[in-house]
Amino acid sequence: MTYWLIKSEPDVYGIDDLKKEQVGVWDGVRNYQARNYLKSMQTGDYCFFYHSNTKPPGIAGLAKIVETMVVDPSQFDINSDYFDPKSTVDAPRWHTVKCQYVETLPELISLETLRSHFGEDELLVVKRGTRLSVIPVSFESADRLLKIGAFTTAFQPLM
DNA sequence: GCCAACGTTGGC
DNA sequence: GCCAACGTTGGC
Repeated sequence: MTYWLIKSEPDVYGIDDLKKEQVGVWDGVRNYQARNYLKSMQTGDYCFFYHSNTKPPGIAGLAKIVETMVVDPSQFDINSDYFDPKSTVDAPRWHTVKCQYVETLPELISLETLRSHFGEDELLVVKRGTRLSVIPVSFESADRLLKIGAFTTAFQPLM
């Protein structure tokens, strides 16, 4: 089991949207490094749901992977911003996951708070200039995050 | 709105 | 394969 941090702009798709849907396809990732992380996700992995490009940015809640290696449907949708003309149904370029809503934090863990607890090497999202939208989180950092935020889900973060 | 960081594109 | 130009992300 692995922990991840997944970024999204709440104006586009935030934790409230996932709560409404309960299960959502994490579509629209068009960066190979992020995609490779998505492809390595396993059912049952937890994702810290990070709100970017908002005030203040930070971790807003928690999601869980319920399906892996999902073919991102938006790559075939000519009307989508994420349409990829080089992708074919036989050889899709973009795979992703389905996430299930777990919980929303009563109080967002702001980027500022994250920076006060973690160094750049401990949690990549605090590193200036990091644009990667899917980031692995070590067990150690996940354990600390779970203590910093008011999570209600029971965890066994260290394995 | 600015701009640093950095990924991608395309000419050569 | 290099690298300049360009586009995007995302904090501030």
